[in-house]
Amino acid sequence: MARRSDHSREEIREMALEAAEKLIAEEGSKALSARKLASAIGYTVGTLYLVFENLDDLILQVNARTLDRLHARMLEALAPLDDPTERILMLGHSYIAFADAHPHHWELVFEHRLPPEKEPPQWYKDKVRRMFALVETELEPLAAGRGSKAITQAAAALWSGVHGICILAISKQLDVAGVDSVQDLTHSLMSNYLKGFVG
Amino acid sequence: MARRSDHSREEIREMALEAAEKLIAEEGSKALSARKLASAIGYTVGTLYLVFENLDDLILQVNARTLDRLHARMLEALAPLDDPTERILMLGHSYIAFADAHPHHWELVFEHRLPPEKEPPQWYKDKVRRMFALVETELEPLAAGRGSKAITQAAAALWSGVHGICILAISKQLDVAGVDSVQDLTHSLMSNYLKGFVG
DNA sequence: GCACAACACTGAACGATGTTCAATATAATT
DNA sequence: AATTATATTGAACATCGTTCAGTGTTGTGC
Repeated sequence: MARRSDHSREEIREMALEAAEKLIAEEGSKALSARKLASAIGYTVGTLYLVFENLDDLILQVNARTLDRLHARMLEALAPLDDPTERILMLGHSYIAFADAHPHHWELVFEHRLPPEKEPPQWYKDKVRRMFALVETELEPLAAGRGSKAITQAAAALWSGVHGICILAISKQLDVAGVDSVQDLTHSLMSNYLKGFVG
Repeated sequence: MARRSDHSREEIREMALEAAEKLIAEEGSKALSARKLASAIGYTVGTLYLVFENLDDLILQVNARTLDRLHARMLEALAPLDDPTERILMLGHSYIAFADAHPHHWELVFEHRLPPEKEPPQWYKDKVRRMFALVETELEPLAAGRGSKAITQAAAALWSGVHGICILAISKQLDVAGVDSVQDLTHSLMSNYLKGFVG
């Protein structure tokens, strides 16, 4: 064997990420393995390690793409809305809808742990930060006169809260709690918090 | 080798669970392996499989004990308080404090996934349900006249929200968001939600 | 005190995992 | 055509969860 330049490094990288996403979407993150992934793109394990540092690195790239997609989806959902309250509620709803549509991908974003003491790279942290920033921006019109500290905290509280609902919903623990509609629950959390926050 | 009745099955079970808890607390759940665990209690792998169905089963037992400890801790924290608002805020605070004190154990409760389509046993679901129930009970005095449906939903929203903070805090993503105090954030989430909910 | 049955326990074996790297086959260059 | 450079391989290693035929220990009945 040993073909040469059938695909550039970039092409292989893209093929691998797409194959990984397909595997994860269809069978969950536990089904992802180096050999399976390699054979899915018609290469062998060794080649994967030319393109990615290791599987942790590959998963980080997959998660980055998931975060990008959610971010894009949220901006899209925001576009047609004007009312500040509607806009911020929409952030929560589109988050939940996204996680519901891609549960395995979303699980992976929060299940995946780097080896201890090894921090995610800055570019990845920025993608996470961007989510909180989105909420902060939408919160501003509703928090007239509040300091930026208060807005940061409120955004973190809202985002964390919606995130918690998300996690529990994916792992089916909200059924146990007697919740019938996850979207209603999200609405309850956000609107009541905002009522309290805005005053 | 092949000792007989040095320890009863129950004793071995207890030893294994304690050793597992020690390993998890000190090195995180990734450090847990059947061989390591077996040698920690002076037995071999085979013996573990006499006492537990498999590692998933063992982890479920560990998680059950973690849930029990948190539940007990919450009841303890509640005991000296009378004011309904104080009591419910305390639930959130003691939850966060517990997760902060035992991050690896708490991570495991939410990272661990059974094989797809395999549900956790009823006794385990009950332990989860009990947490929500605790919040519902404390919510009742604050929700005079509200239907049990509304209380259930509010409890789920509060618990999910605090849980979300918990998860993000453990995975260090709240630092990224510019949050300085997790306990303050929890207080913000709960008190603002309650302000909105109670009216 | 002895044989035997019942049981506790072992550890080699299996297939899978992530990761490495000497060997090899192909392309580019001379 | 010969040589160099490099893209790709796949066998090898340590480790994983899990199984189960075999071995050693104990309690029972004679």
